[in-house]
Amino acid sequence: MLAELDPLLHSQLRLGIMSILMSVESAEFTFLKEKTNSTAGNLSVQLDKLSEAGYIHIEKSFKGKKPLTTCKITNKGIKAFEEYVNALKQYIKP
Amino acid sequence: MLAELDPLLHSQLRLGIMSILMSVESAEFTFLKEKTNSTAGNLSVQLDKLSEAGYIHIEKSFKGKKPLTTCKITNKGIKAFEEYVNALKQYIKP
DNA sequence: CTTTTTGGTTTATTTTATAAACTATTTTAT
DNA sequence: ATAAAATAGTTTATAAAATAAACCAAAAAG
Repeated sequence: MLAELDPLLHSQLRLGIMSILMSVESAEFTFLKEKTNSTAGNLSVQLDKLSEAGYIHIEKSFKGKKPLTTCKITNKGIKAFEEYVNALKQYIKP
Repeated sequence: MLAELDPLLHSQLRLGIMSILMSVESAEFTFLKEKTNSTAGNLSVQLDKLSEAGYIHIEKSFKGKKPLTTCKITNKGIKAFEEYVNALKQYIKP
């Protein structure tokens, strides 16, 4: 029987966010917005979901006087991502 | 920038259906139901969507006097699946 | 100084996925 | 023979998600 796909990761935008965060130390909101080609609203919502699940850590600070949102994947997030990829391979292997 | 993921394929159940249909000549409704571990209702709905998109072909006949629904992936479906897999690889490559 | 841009959040709307209810036939048990 | 349960689905309703639209505060530009 086919494996379950973590529904939190099985979403284009959240998967994109996690994929990027897997490959960098940390990423700013605007960077993620550009890379994922998403709207700010959608990105904000999805980042919150990943954060609530403990998959990422969000830090809100200021760059000068502008708000700055910085995201970083957590160990839990890394593990979840890796498990998701393994499950997914069952579906897409030739 | 990250590639688009065909939303019709980016759904656990529909991806599971397509994944199975990629590996067999054809499959019966009950077989798909068992393999994907889905409810009949959900399976019925998702098969219709794949069929409407032209990704699969559904044939309804009878086995004796019981209804028999047989599904087969189309060329268009194969192409879409392959493109989806390629796009997905962008997201999950290490 | 008022308009636009930046960097977001919140709320509303649309779309999806899932579940529940239903139909028709068939098999099993009484 | 017939009531109960199982098979093979479909249709409709509900819950959950994704997306878009509206909004806010501060800063930069004209």
